[in-house]
Amino acid sequence: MRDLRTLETFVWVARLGGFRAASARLNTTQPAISARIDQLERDLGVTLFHRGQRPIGLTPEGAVLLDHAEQMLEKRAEMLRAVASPATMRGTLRMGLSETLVHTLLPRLVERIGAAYPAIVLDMVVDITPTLRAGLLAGQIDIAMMAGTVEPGQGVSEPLCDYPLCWVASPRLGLPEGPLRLAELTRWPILSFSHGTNVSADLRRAFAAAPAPGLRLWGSASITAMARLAEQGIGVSVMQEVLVRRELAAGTLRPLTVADVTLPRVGFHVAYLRRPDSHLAAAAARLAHEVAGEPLPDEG
Amino acid sequence: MRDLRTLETFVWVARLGGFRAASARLNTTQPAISARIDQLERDLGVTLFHRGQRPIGLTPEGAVLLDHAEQMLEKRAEMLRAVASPATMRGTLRMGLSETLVHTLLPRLVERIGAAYPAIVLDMVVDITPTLRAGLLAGQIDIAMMAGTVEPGQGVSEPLCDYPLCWVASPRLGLPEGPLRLAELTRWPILSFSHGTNVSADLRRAFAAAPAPGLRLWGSASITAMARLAEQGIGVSVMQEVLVRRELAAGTLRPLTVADVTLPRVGFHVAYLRRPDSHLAAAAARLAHEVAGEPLPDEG
DNA sequence: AGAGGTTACGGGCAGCGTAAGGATC
DNA sequence: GATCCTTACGCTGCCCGTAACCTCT
Repeated sequence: MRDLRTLETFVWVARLGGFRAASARLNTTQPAISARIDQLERDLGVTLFHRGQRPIGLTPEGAVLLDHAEQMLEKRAEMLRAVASPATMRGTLRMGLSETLVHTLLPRLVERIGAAYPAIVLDMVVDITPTLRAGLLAGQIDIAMMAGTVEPGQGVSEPLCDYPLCWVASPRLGLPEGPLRLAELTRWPILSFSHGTNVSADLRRAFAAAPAPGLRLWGSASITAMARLAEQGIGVSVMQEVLVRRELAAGTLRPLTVADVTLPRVGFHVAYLRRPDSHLAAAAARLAHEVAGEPLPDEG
Repeated sequence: MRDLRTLETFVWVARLGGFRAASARLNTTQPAISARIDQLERDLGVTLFHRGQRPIGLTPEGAVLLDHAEQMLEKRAEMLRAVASPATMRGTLRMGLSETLVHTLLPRLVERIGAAYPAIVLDMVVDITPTLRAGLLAGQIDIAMMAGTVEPGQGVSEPLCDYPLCWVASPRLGLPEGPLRLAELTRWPILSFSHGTNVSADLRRAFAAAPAPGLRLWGSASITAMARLAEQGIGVSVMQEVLVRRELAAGTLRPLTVADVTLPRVGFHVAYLRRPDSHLAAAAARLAHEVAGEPLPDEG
C-alpha cells in the first residue's frame, strides 16, 4: 500500500455507495475504479465491499479501513497545508455562482484564484440559488456563491456581499421621473428572477403590500436575458443595479422610483461543505471575501 | 503527492544523511533516489535539502515535512496492522543470527515465518554477536538473535533460550571417561568461539580459575568448522551440546568431564530497534519466542 | 431491459537501472 | 582525487480507457 489515490478511491466508493458514482466523482472510468479496489483488496488480502447490494455495502474490514483511510487523507491534507507552496496545489475546484456575481465578483475572483493557485482547474456552473444549494449538498460542486446559505450542520456559509434591488425600464416606455405607484406599472410584466429563488419570493412579499391588480411576474434563470427584454421595452425590470450599470450609463435603461414598494437587499453568501478535502474551497472562499471587500472597478 | 514511497524515501534520506545511504537502505539505485526527491520538491514547490553538505542538511520546510511524513508513515503502519491480513504483508526482513541458532531455532523459524508471512523476503546474515549488534544499530539488519542484548535505550532485547556448554573431543584422543583437570587437556588447543564474543570472554574467565599453563584458545566465527576440527582429533572443543548432537550420537565425538572448570550457560536474546516500521521485526520476534518455547525436534 | 460491476486488450507514460557528467570537500 | 549528486537514455511494467460481457433487480 503505497498509493494514496487508491485509498481516496476507496473512500469515495464507500461514501457514494457505488463504483460508478465514484468514477464520476473522480473523473475517471468505472473499470479504473474496479481495478483500484481490486488491487487494494488483493494487497490487503481482505474483501472490502459486499458486491451486488445497492448502495454497495462495506464489510467489517472495509468499515475499519474507511476510518483509517479518512484519517490518512486528513493527515496528508494537513501536511500539504504545512509545507506545500500554494502554486503547486493541484486538483479541480467546481464552483457554482448566481448570475449576479458573474457580473460583479467573478472576473476578479478568477484572476485571483489563477494567480494564487495556477495549477488548479476551475469548473464553473451558473445557476439559481436552489439548484446550486442542491448541487453543493449532492457533492456535484465544491463551493457555491449564491443568494442564500446552507444549514450550519451541513456546511459553512459566510456572508459575502449584498446589493440593493432597483427598478429599471427603457426610456421608450415614457414613464415619468417622479415617484410612481406599483399599480401604474402593471401594464407591463415585471421582469425579474426565476421563480423558486429567494429573491423572487422576497419580491412577491414586497409587492403584496401594494395594491396592484393584474401584476405579472416573469422569471428567468438568466437575469441578463431579462435586462435585454427591459431594454427593448417589453417590460419593467427589478434587479441589482450592478447588473445594468452599462445600460444605465448608456441611457438604454433608466431608473424608476416606486413609492409604495420597499425592495429588499439581496445578500450573497459563499458556502462549502466541511470535508477533509475542502481545503481548496476554503481557500477560494477566502479570496472571494477579499474581492467582495473591494469596491467594484469601473467598467472597461 | 499521492505516493507514500516518495515520502518514505524522503524520510530515509533525512535519517541517513544522504541519497546514497538511502538508496542502499531502500534497495535501489542512487539516481532513483535523486529522481524521487526531485519529484517531491517539484510537487511541493519547495526545496527540502541543502545539497553539498555532508551529512545532507534539511531546509526549514524539509524539517516540517519530515515531522509530518513520519506521522503519515506511522498512520499507514497502524492502518495495515488493523486491516491487512498477515499473508499479504510485503517487505524484506533482514535477520542476523548467531551460528548456534542456525542449528536450533532457524529451520523451524524460517518455516513459521514463511507460513505466516508468505509474501515477505527473508535476508539472512550469520555472524558473531558483536558484529550482529553493530549491524543492528547501524540499521543494516532489522532483527538480531544473538548471545547478548542491546542497551534498553537503543531497542528491545528479550531472552529467547539458553544452552549449556560442554566439552567434546574425538575418541581417538584416548581421553578417559572419568573427571579430568584442565591441565590435562593443554596438549591440545581448545576449539571454541571467536575472540571478541561474550562466550569467548566467559570461557577465559572460567579457565582462569583453573591452573593450566600453555592453554591455547582457538577461535572461529564458524563454530561448525571447529566441530569438524574436533572430530578429526585436532583439539578439544567447548560448545553447545545442541551443535554436536549428531556427532555425539554417531560416536565421532564424545563428551568429557572437566572437574575444575565450571562452564557458563550461553543465553540468547532476540533484539530489534523500536522504529515505526519495525512491525515485521516484532512479528518475527514473536515467532522466535514460540519456536524457542518448543522442545528441539529429533534430528532427521 | 437497464443499471452496475467485471473482464479483455491495446497504448501511453512514469519510474527504473546503466552509464557518463559535474560539483564539492 | 574521492565521494556524492545530477543528467541522459533506453527499457520495462503499470495503469488507463475502450468495448464487450456478465449479473443482479
